[in-house]
Amino acid sequence: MEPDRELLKGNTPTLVLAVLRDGPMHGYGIAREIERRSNNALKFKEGTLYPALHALERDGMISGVWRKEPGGRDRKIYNISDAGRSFLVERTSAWQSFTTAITSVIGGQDESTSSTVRERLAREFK
Amino acid sequence: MEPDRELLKGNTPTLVLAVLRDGPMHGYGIAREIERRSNNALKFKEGTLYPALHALERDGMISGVWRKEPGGRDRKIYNISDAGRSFLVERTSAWQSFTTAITSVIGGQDESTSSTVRERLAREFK
DNA sequence: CAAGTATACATTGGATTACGATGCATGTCA
DNA sequence: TGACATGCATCGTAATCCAATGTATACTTG
Repeated sequence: MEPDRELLKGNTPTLVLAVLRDGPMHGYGIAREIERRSNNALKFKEGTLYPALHALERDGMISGVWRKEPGGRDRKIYNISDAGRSFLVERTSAWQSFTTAITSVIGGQDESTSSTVRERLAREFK
Repeated sequence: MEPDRELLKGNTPTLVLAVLRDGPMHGYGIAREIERRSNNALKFKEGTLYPALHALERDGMISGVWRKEPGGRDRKIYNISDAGRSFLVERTSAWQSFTTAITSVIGGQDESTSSTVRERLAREFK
């Protein structure tokens, strides 16, 4: 019963694409940027990030190019593709309707609730 | 790459508790109520619902009582406990900060972005 | 200059979760 | 009588996140 980490599930590709939409970046930088934008609320671990990047590349959402940096470190710079852009749009709207749905449920019963059954049950268990 | 169903992960206990907060109910009814409140955006399958109910009962968040209905069907009516109520409050606030974080990341870079690295990378890949 | 920290890539195994499939039993309605 | 909805439940599969671990380089601090 520790759903905190579970909340993230399914959102990783969307977050990565959202960062890449604003410009090319390498894996480590993407993780940093997500943490920064979310005020450290969202922290990406390597075990989460790299599999996600590989899957996105495999599916043609992003494309990575190896770069030899002057210092000597090798970096893989990722670019978002057209498919990635439209996928991001689709994911963003899915996220929006999802949050709306959750909020409606958490918010409580609305005025249209047929509360007869509920009231009867509440009475019986009083 | 079909994260739709994954979005739900981690939210099931919260949704169940939110319904139960407004009154006792049996499993099937909880599923119906969640669908109704979310305008059918959220659909609960038995394979999701009953394990969640059992886990919540095991952890003392809810308590179930078997009822013999006049018709003959046996129902298990669930009540939320005090622990369940405070857990729900905690979960609700976690959900709120989580959506805020995701929205910030998806929304794009804010004005405080130090975009030097990004601009250099964008130039190099032009 | 040695040691620690940060950068940057990556893999593996475990744990959790949602869901489709399936089963059983009863009540209702045409 | 047969189809369908209600209502409980379990099992196996697939997906996902993350801690742990590994390699290697650069920078910083005592």
